[in-house]
Amino acid sequence: MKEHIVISKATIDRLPVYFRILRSVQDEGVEIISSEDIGRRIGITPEQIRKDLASFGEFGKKGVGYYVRDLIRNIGEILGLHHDWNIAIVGMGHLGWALANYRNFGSLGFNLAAMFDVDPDKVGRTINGVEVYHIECLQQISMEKDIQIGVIAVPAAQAQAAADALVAAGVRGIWNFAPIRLNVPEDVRLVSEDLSIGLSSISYYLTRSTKK
Amino acid sequence: MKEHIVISKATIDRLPVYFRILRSVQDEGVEIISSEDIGRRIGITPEQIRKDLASFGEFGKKGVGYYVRDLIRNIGEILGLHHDWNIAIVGMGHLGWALANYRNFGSLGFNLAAMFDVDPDKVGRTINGVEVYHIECLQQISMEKDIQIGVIAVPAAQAQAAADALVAAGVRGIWNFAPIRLNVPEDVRLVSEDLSIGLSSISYYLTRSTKK
DNA sequence: TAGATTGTTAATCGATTAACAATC
DNA sequence: TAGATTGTTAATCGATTAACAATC
Repeated sequence: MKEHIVISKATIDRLPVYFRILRSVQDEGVEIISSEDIGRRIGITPEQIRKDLASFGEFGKKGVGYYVRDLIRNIGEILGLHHDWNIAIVGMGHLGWALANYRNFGSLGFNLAAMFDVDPDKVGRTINGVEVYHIECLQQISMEKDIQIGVIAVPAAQAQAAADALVAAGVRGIWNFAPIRLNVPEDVRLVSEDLSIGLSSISYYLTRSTKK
Repeated sequence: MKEHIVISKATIDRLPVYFRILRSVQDEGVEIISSEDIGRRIGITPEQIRKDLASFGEFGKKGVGYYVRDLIRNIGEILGLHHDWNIAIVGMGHLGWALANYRNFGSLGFNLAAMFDVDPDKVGRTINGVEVYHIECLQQISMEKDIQIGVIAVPAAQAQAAADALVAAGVRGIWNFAPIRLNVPEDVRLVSEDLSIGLSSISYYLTRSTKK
């Protein structure tokens, strides 16, 4: 690995896309693939793909391409997917349930270990053997279960408190779905998904294209 | 509006963020706000905010700041949120239900007008008076209800078929949650949300920060 | 007027694209 | 060997940051 090179965020965000398509072509029985072919399938230029991959090492064979199985293993290692991270979901509204039932996470090696909510009707229920705990127990249970990544799916007003409790429990990664800016210590990795952006940008472009 | 300037995608994606925080400060009773103050609340530099806004017109007053109410109206118009878009959700699994119940969409002026699924148990059910139809009726119902934006929340294997049917019904905006690349005509606006990116990137950074 | 804050231009930074030598 | 395809360097493009004149 070339430690001296700074890897751009854009590159990191493309790796999971490569990872998924490679597993998909592997299922098709493909053993060797070119950057050209990967690119065609996901709509990214082959140059971009080669540059992204080359910043982590020489994974390909000149004149041949990339061995699918090896590349999957290499990207998986780069992304740390072998870690088997324990994750917890905070807020079991519709979105929380949806995320708890999302199969892709399991296939990426993430292990849902706990869920939290304030609603007594939800506390005690389970999904695939994983229990919903009262949010008052968030810090204690998170420490007990060695939670490393917390998913925030509570309303905006409760999101900062949830983040604070997760951080207090030693969680170092937060995936936030609440539409609000969270303050977390520098050493905590925070990724926020803002669903209103996607829909609003469609509205923006639609407004203009229909005018024509 | 300065039609000759090309607006960057990054700028468009920040407008919904400005829009939300402005409505929030309006609720607090704030009538005038500076770019400095907006920036502090959402973690964006004031220069960036001024530049973004200035590419659409002169919305501020030098030496004063921005009138919150006017700026909300202006950004809303830029984003086309006054259009009252009719949207349909295809695929009423956990994610589809979550999106159907997401309140923020209504507050942005989007109008959920139809939902579709293959499951006979789901067909006929309603959310806030909006019905779930069988996916075979997608094209017909979408035309009847004048659907302009389609949300794809079906499994990857069914996503392209859903997109094709939406396009055939005249839908010009697609918001895709299926983890697959969709092919749509050039005049159709496609925005895809890839949830595995966020979680994988947390894993990437966590793997490195914990090594130290 | 003096202080504050915008809008805009110039400078910097970062990411993508193009080109091509290396080599399987 | 000839054809194919990678990895890397250079060129281009686009977005952010800095600086400051304009003006409320």
